[in-house]
Amino acid sequence: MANCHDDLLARSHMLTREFYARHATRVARACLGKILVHGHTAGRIVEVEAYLGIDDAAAHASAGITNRTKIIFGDPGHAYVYFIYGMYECLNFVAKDAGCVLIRALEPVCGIPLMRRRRPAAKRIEDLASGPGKLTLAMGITRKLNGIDLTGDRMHVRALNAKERFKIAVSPRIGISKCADWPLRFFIADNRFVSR
DNA sequence: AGGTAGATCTCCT
DNA sequence: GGAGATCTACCTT
Repeated sequence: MANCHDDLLARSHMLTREFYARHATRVARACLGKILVHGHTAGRIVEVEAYLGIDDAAAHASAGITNRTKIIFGDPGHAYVYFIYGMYECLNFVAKDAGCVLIRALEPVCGIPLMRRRRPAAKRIEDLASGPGKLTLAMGITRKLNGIDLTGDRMHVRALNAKERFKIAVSPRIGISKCADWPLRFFIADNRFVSR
């Protein structure tokens, strides 16, 4: 194997627009096990949440079209990156009907030394990207990427050619107060890179 | 092991 | 003006 990225490119393919142009819940579940690639880092998606658009009071889209949320109302397959709590940024994929998929945790795949430099507080590899604010730091994802096309080469998601099997677990979403009982958090069962 | 406070910015009321 | 799709350090049990 020449290096991590060449190996990854050789055994996977980029997801296309059709992947994202579905209901957010479908996209969320389908994202598990896929590989997010940005710069010299890559990570396997192990935990996500679905946000369902204007009728989901916990979703930013429920505020309607504002300067912040306008990207959600655009074409599927774009990145929605927003700033939260004065310190952190969170990455979403835009799905159909103003739906969103929040990426909550990654299993580091490529560029792990670089991730460690960006996340000096993480002592264990499990802590490098096991949270929405952690993974954006580890992968160098900022609001500068808000609105970019995920079918381009700045940042994208890949599916492994070799299908793998795993069990998907479901729970309510984390850190929200409205619609707090909706079962829209999906994660790979028994995976040690899932948040808290 | 578990709870809490502080960091500190952007958006919408 | 206040809440917010969070994380870490620093307490107390």
